[in-house]
Amino acid sequence: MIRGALASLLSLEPDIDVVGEAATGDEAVAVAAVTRPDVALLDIEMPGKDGITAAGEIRREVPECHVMILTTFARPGYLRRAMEAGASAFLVKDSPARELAAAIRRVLSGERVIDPGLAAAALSAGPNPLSPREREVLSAAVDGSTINDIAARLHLSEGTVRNYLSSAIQKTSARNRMEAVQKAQDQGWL
Amino acid sequence: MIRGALASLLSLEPDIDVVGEAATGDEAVAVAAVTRPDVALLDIEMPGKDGITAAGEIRREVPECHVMILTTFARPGYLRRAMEAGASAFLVKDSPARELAAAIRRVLSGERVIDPGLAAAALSAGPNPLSPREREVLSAAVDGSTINDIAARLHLSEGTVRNYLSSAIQKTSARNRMEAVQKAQDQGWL
DNA sequence: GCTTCGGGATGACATTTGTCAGACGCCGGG
DNA sequence: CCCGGCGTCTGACAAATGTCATCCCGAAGC
Repeated sequence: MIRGALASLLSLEPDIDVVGEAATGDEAVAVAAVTRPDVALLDIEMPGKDGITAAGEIRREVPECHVMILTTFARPGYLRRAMEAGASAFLVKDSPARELAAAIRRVLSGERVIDPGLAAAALSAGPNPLSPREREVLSAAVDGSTINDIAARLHLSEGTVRNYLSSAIQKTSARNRMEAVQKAQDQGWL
Repeated sequence: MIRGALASLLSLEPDIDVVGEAATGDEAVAVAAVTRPDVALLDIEMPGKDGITAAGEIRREVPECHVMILTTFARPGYLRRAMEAGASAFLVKDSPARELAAAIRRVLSGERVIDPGLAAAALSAGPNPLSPREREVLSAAVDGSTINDIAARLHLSEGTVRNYLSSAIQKTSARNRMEAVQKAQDQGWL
């Protein structure tokens, strides 16, 4: 519904044409490859492939296409990854709707559009401190699985899982698994 | 942004006037009390007061106003509570945007609009099995607080908190606190 | 009047976590 | 070539968590 509403609104702008819509990351890449638009506007949380991965693929397959990320969550790690994937803009859904069309025009003219406060947060927070394995294990813990479950799912020993979780807990300066998951998530580290 | 976009779209409909917007639950109640609209369209997750509570208050203060809930999450418990609060419609954000205006018209003509699948889920899931206190304790646990924190925050003994959590874990047929929180949340029980 | 149920508490117990200290192998940078 | 970091594992230990039985109280229902 949101996508549809935004598409309708953007269509009303005289200088903007909406050439396609997609519900998933993979679909977005496919549509972009065919329609070769000037701008792709992507959400991050999507079924299938996430928006940042999709952004990277679109940049590779359609280099002349500017990729913009529009997301609900202002997470530093998201911004960082989006930039690394070659995004031209990072917008948060709670800015006024008027700004969307304006941002698209600025991106088309070659500018990059990023919320200054969020940029500061991303820089001051530093890069993701979690090692790939720690990230993987912590991700496997988000649903409340027990250590044993995680060990089985990742083909690791229980002790190893405990160690990774322990170090993730310390790196996030959390007090237990649950807090670690929360903190990591809201930094955009997962 | 979403609210703004939907408002703009609805304004384009010849028979619909948008008479006010609000960012929080309390604000929504205040605006409704002043503008006395035919329809109030509310989200559930909002800063301040949640949309279901707001719905109840609007029904009491402006009885001729039909309240509609438009939310991201199709949680049975949400639907149930919305109905108990006197809502006339329960829409999920992933239905097409076209349907929104149609639903508003149907509500105005006295109909109730509810996704049939969700209604079935709500009925088959039965009512919230958690006692008020269990709900309270489980809610206090969502952020990963330790048992001691929760006990302090709620002025309870640690043992009592453990007991409530334990029974919440069993009622949700979860395997630990975290799973209980997740299951309860996605049933809309918190 | 008795029973049931929810709220609140205690104490005991088994399990699960979280922490630490090692150990080994691999790889990449000085 | 050696060191550090990462991945993996183990064993040991303390603390937190989950479960149970049992108790007390007050309110509601039969």
